[in-house]
Amino acid sequence: MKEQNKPVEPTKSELEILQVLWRLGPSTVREVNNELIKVKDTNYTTTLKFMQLMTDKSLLTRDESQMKHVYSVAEEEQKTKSHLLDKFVDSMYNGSASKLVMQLIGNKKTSLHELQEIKDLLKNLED
Amino acid sequence: MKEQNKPVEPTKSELEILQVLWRLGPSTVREVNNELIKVKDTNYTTTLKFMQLMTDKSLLTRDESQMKHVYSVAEEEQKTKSHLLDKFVDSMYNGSASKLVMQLIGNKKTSLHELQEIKDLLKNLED
DNA sequence: TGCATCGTACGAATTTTTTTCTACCTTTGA
DNA sequence: TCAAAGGTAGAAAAAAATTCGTACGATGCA
Repeated sequence: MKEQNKPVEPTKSELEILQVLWRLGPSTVREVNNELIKVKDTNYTTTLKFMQLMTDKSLLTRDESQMKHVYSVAEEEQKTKSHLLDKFVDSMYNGSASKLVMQLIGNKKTSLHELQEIKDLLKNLED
Repeated sequence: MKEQNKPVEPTKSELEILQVLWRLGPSTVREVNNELIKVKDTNYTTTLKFMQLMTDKSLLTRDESQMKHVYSVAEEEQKTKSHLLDKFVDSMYNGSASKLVMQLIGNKKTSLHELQEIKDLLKNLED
């Protein structure tokens, strides 16, 4: 029985690329690289290589029907994020989501405005 | 002007060791390794090497006055965690803590019990 | 005393991740 | 038609992270 479906963990750089694709939707390497360039200095072929590797790992899929291949994420954004969040909660907060929220609340970086939103969120949840 | 205080990012393996130290408090390599062995197969010298590297990077400090060196975390647990959480929120949720909480709520893995705790937490915050 | 045990240090090998170089193909337009 | 621009692929280098082997000093105890 093969384990094809165990989620592949993206590395740091791969995650950056995923994030761009989440933002832009299906894109060419050039488009992704143009975004990356805005925040770090990177190189077209490096980005290309990553996207090829990610395709091998099934993090991405691609449409090769055109010369400019178009890459898409293989798994929906929410699914991937929720998996990564899960892992984070597990490893950092021993699986306790409320501990994480506690930390968030204590965190200077979390603004009052954010806190209010979180409260509203939970208020709505009462229904 | 030197930048000694920019927080060093622990790698995955280093994080595992930090977690053990957070749990046990100051410990010898042997003690840490005994914990690690419970969850993954690892090797005394590997753990030793990591803890030495982490000491070089100032993630840990150590007391060498005894033959069995005793290692401690260099920065308090909450400070480190809050920094890592921050980075996570930034990179995954574009800095929006409430988006993260939304995800948590939608997440199957987050139990009802956890949700209740989160709500209580925020209720207490009203004061 | 002498051997087994447990500790550290150091060096290096291995593996994984990241980056770059180069070859070659396709498209475009002068 | 041919050169320039822009695309992919593959090999390989470089850098970072992980793992292990071995030497050697301390300690404990028969």
